[in-house]
Amino acid sequence: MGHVCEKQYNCEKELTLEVIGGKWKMIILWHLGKEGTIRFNQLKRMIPGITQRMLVTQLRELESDLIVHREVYPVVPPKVEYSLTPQGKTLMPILEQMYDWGRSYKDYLEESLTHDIVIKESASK
Amino acid sequence: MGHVCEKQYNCEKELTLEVIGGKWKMIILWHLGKEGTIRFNQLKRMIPGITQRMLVTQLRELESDLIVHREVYPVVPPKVEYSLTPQGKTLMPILEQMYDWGRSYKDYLEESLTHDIVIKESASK
DNA sequence: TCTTATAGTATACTTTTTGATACTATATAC
DNA sequence: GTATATAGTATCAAAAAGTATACTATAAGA
Repeated sequence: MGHVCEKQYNCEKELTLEVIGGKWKMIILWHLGKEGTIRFNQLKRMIPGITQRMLVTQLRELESDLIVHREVYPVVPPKVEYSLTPQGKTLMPILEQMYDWGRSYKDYLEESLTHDIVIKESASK
Repeated sequence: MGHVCEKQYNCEKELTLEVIGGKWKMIILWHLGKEGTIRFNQLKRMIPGITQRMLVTQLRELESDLIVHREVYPVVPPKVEYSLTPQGKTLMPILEQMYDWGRSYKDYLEESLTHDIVIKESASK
């Protein structure tokens, strides 16, 4: 059980990356963390650009990694609700920290870009 | 400047992932964070399994993202030292948190595996 | 003169990840 | 009777990431 089980890693950081890595997982986790419980199509509408296939496969991996809970209601048309497991919820602080770091890094890049321009300008005089 | 600049993302978390993601970057950053300054081949020896090409390309990306500093000494045979920039050092808490989470997640997986076996055993009686 | 060490390049290849598109069942509403 | 919505599958193609292997320059040492 767990798509994570097959892979081998030499440090636990890599296990974490295995769980949250990939193009769509963080954003999926983020929405589930903020909203609590979300239906499949609802989630799809919240994530512009994701294909059906990608959303399904990523959710299935998160489920097999015990991060996401999938609740199926036996109705027609189908109703399936996704939410974070308690274990999944423990990922939120990491996502928040990554968000914070990304923000300040972005600022830093913009700053150092401006600084470069200033340097280039004074050098060209 | 920055391999990160070309890509577009809708959340800053993804920018962070862009910087530390990939198979080798976290382990490279980890060593640089712990040791301070490391020469190319020294680093290569510290990371079993990495190819020359991978180590070069990952270091170059980290350098262009302003995370790693590269110091070239004009000697023969060549001497090049790598270290974290101040900005790079700010990544360490994230790596540490990912390490911690990975550890407890691993424990959790093992636990829930044991638990499953117990359930299966009592169910088969 | 031959070998060794460093820090790389260059090229071709394989694997993994992601994307595009079409298709399914079925209750309900019109 | 036809269209609509849901939560998916299935198949194929494209792009990205990673691997393997051979090659480079040059000083120092044996």
